[in-house]
Amino acid sequence: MIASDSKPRRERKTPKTIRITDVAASAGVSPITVSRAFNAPQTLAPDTLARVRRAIAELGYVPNRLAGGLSSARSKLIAAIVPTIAHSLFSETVQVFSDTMSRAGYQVLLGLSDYEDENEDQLLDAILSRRPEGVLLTGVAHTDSLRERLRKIGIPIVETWDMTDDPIDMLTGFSHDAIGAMVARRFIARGVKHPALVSANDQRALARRRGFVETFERHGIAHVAEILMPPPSSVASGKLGLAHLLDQYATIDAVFCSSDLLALGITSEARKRGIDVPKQLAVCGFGDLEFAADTSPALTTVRVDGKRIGATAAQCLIERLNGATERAIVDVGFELIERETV
Amino acid sequence: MIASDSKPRRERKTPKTIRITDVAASAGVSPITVSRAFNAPQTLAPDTLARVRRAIAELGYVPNRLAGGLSSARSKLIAAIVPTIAHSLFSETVQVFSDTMSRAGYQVLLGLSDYEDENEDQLLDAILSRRPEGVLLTGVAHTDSLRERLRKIGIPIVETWDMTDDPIDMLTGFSHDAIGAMVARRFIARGVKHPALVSANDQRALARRRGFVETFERHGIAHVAEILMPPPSSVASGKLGLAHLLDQYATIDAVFCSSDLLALGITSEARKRGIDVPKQLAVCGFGDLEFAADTSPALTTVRVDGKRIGATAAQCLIERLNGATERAIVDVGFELIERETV
DNA sequence: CTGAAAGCGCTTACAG
DNA sequence: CTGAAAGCGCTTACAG
Repeated sequence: MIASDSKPRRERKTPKTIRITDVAASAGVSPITVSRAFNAPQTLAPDTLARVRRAIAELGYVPNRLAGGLSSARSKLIAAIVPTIAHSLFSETVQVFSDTMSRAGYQVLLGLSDYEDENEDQLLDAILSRRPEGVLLTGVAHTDSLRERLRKIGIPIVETWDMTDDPIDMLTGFSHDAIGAMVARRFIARGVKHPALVSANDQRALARRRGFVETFERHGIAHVAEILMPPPSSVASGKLGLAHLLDQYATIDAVFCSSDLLALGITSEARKRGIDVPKQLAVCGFGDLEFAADTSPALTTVRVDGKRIGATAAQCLIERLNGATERAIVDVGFELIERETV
Repeated sequence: MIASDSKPRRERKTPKTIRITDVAASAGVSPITVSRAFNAPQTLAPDTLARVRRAIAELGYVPNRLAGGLSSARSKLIAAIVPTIAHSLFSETVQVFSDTMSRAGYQVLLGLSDYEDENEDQLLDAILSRRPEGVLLTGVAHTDSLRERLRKIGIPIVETWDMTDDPIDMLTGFSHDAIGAMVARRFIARGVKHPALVSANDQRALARRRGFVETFERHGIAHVAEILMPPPSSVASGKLGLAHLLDQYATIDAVFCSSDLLALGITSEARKRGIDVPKQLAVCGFGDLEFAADTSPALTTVRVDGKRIGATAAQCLIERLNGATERAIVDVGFELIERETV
């Protein structure tokens, strides 16, 4: 008679939830067998499997992955950390990444790193508390603290949208520096003498700036007129940018913008001022927005394949999660789109 | 001497991971005290708290939320189910939603419902296996099965981007039917006699179509020329759309498009054909893309506030998670943007 | 203000 | 091909 009438220490909080033991009882098997119906169905006798599946369907059982993940140390969760997904080239990457991962049985935890009031380490704490099996990161400019923590944990990491010799783990992206250099070379080939830059001041835009400025320097043009625009980049801020540029530097004959939206604003403002694009002012954007070509056929731009980055990043992670040991570095490259030859 | 030398049934899989007991030992307290340092710091003596926090920092402890969620039945996870986030008005909603939820201590699990090879129920299984504490849904047109499952679970649900009298739980959106009717009334006021529609065939675009067509019917115009475009909507498909429309119905004098991209394509194609927009052909888009106004000042469009939807949806969920019982239905409305009065 | 015991719902490793 | 026991890392409810 010992303690047989003691009430349980803890009330069941969600009495209506169906558990694996309910399914097991209903199918007349043990819980492990139900577990195997999900995780290793081929190991069950066909009629056992059928019976279990019937019970699952009848009861509407959905396994609790918090419990499953805790027990197996496999959360089936992948984190995707991007600065922002609104009006962003990254949204395509996240879209394809999420599609691909979910086809492989993983789900995506979204981490938006572009808060001003939160640092990368805090975001990482929140993410890591979920015990993701892999992480997609945007860019390669992370704090040492973040790099070290991620390396120590040992889960696969893919950095994206940039290029470096020394990634945390894997990488799929392209060189922003090389893009800046390429645009500068095109401008130089067109006879540009007074180049300008209208740019957001994020890490990757600044890398393009570096390649652009250095290439001009090597060609004897030491001065590049510059305006940094606060986010978000928009057509309106492009217009403002050109106005400010012309106030300060009346002689400019080319502008490299950190986004197509800025470039559209600049071509629009130039048109308003009677400046011929590209004859008097060559304009190059970044991102190859689909509508930009229609809007402004004189616009040169740089195409990068955000979808491919998402797909490749997902593939790298999936292969590693399946046991591959390769540490891929994939350069997806970029493409200069010139719609008018002058 | 019984079993004292038996090896453990199960090898520790992740021996390097710091657990709550490690922190407890290091700080000289019990695990519950460490738990309280995270979940109820005000209940601890200040110096105990300080000691525990020091140990947490020294060891770099990150709590395992799989375990915490299982134990407390509070996953601190919110699911956001949207058709797509690439080139999409929804990306703003998800952005603001995620920002707001994460400030409140929740994280967002992303569910993309626009696969062709996966139905809504399968996606819901994957989501629910994570035991989210709330769900954001896009639209109100869900299967009965999904509505019923969600209702039964009892967690707060917000439907968004549409309007209905009978939501699953809460709702923040606007009426697509009303938008179609409003655009039709504007066209009628302008003297339009031969209206046309170029539309994607998703649920919400079809609701706008309904309001548009019915309003014309009530004004004695029974025929609306129509073309349904396959996704994704783009400037290019807008051009094609107008070409097809004109092939079949030479007399049209107004087009209502399901997106600004389609509308841009139509104005561009019209310009190419020497058709004056809006004098000969009134064009109305949807979504008020920032660059559309610059590109095509003659374009009328409908502005909807995706950010407000995301913020409101998050707020509704947070309030309910904090104990409120109200079941909010918020109509954020919409706005017709006419940039040229003819 | 702090802690010992029990439990959350799964999966693992082993045995048969 | 199937199952009994133990364990994953937390939190709850209670006691003091």
